[in-house]
Amino acid sequence: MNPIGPAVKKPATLDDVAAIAGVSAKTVSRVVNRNANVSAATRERIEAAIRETGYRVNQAARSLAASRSFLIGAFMPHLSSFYFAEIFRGAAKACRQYGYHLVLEEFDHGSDSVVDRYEQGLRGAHCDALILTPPVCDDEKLLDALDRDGLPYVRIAPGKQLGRSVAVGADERRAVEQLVRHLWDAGRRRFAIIAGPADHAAAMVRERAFCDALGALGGDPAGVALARIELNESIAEAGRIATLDLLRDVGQLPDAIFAFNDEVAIGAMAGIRELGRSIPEDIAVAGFDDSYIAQLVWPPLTTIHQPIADLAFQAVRLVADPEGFSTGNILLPTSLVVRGTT
Amino acid sequence: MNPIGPAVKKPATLDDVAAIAGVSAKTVSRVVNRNANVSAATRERIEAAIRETGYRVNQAARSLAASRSFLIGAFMPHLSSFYFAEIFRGAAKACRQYGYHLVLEEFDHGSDSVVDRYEQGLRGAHCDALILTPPVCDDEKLLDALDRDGLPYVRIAPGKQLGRSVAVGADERRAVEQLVRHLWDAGRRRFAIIAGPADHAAAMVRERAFCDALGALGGDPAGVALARIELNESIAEAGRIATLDLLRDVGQLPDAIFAFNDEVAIGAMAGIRELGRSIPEDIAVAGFDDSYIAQLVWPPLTTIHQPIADLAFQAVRLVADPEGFSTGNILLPTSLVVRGTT
DNA sequence: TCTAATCATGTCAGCGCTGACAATGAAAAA
DNA sequence: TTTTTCATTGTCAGCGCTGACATGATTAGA
Repeated sequence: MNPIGPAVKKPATLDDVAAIAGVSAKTVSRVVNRNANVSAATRERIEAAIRETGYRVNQAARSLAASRSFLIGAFMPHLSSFYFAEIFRGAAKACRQYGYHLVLEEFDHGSDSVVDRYEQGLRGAHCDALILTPPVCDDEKLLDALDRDGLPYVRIAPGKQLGRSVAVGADERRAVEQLVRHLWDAGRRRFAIIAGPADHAAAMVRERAFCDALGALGGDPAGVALARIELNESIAEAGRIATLDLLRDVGQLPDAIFAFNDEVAIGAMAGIRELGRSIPEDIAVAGFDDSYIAQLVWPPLTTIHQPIADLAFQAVRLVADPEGFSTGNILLPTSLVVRGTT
Repeated sequence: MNPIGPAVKKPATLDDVAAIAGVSAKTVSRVVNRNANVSAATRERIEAAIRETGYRVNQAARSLAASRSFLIGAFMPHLSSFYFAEIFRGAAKACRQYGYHLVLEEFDHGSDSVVDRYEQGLRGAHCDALILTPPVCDDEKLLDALDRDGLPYVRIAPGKQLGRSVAVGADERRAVEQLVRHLWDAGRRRFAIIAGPADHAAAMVRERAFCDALGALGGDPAGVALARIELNESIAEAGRIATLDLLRDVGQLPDAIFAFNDEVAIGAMAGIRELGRSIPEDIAVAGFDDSYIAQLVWPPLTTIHQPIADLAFQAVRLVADPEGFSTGNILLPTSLVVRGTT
């Protein structure tokens, strides 16, 4: 067991490797960075020396010299640990592939200001770029601060100012249209939405898509009851409370509820049950994200699948892959997953 | 919008601040690092200059000079996104408090070798220390590699070789005893355990604690049916399958199931329902972790609460707080949370 | 054969910061 | 008063690496 404190054994440096291979440090650097113009023989000798010494580049030194940190930053909002984990998975995979590391800044949507968290946290990490998920990807003050600092960023599923940056999104409108048609065809006519926070622009897009699709089918978008969750300790709990409030206040009970995400939908299901209503007979429920808990609750939750990990992967690829960024904006497919709650 | 590529605007350096404040760079460094022995007047002048320039330390330069990275590494196993998110929350909070950053390495328990992920991933990040959660905290090969490299680590809830390193744990045995007594008092006598992977030592400790407690009450530990989950895409799904297998193979149906964690418990609930049994009338179910979904499923899940975020916070504190590390091992309290499934 | 272009490798400054040590001056002790 | 102490500030090398540029070797072209 090693004592707590700085690591004790000095790792090998470029110079160590160079000495063994009988070349200059710069040539070793070329091999490490996969530069062209190194002869096969030299390359092999150096690679052997690298294996022998167990050499790893010292990121700090490399960052300092190259004035790049090989770090990509992201905020981790407390909205859904599933969404969070998926974003992380996709981003981590891409980072691994392109030789970057991921720096995560915690961000509690309820109590923190993103700009503060940026100024006091992530900014100090000197990332090469930021990956921004909802809701922070639509925080204009944050974007202004990033632009001021000249820090590049990719937005995932932005809800407004779409042209402001490179972005990666999912085709949410299409899946929402499918969902509305699905509910409509099942004879549902009285709709309610348990919506996300007002500053969550992507959530607003979903609401609008829902109402638009309803209108297109001859329904009455203005008649859709709407409750907005109040963020507190647990987002599912917030969904439960918002649902109870909505069901108590509304004149006639809705026969279908569309929730901002799966966790809220599960909270809504708890609320519906508390009022003695059954799912899906009295009220159908649909969520968003297709998180893994959607298929575990009872009845299994109808929801909209979106490729969350892939969104994050593509976002990182845009900044990390030198070939990649000309691609511009990316739109990935979504799909409706019908289960037991509708 | 900034182009994708290295950040463009050159941030202020120590020298910039020093020039404005009319002192040497070293004195600015002292202020930034909260060293003693800087006069109040000088300190104020420098702090003003720092505000004026928006100066942030360049971690790369600091790391290189101080030969510390101010990075703490951790593996993120795919066992439970709730556990993962909580660990992250606690660790991130402590990092923020002590001026560290968190580097996360993805680790898929099913397909990756931890040692490989360390050698090829985290090791290159040159962390000052590692935080190890189950199951990687009990991987002897990994610990050997860390010891070889002289890299310090703190283990969270280790299941074996307890003396091998500083560790932070929760008092799992006590809560498991409470759970067994609770089930026993409710008249349950035929027990089954849906267990974690065999190399998850912490999970094994829970099994043993369960059987020990049962024996102490006069039950028959040898009669406890046991199924071990096979990790695949989803851990809850793995729990469902293991439960179905167990219920099909066992002679007499158990009347209480203890699952390795909440997600497995929820999978078990799905499996029980598939066989047409009711919860808790036919079979009681209990989980472990008190994840937020435990109160959202129906019936709400009886489970054991452990302070996951706090475990991670303490683990980071042990390495990051210069005053803190003499404290040695830490044991945090757990508690039984009785809900509707028992 | 000679020159030009190309490839392989080396040299060196300096990225921004901190540790070790030195210097300064003012207060305390002799 | 003189010496000692100590709080405050400064100087400077160098952490490990890479970009810019230089050099020498090889090959192609005329």
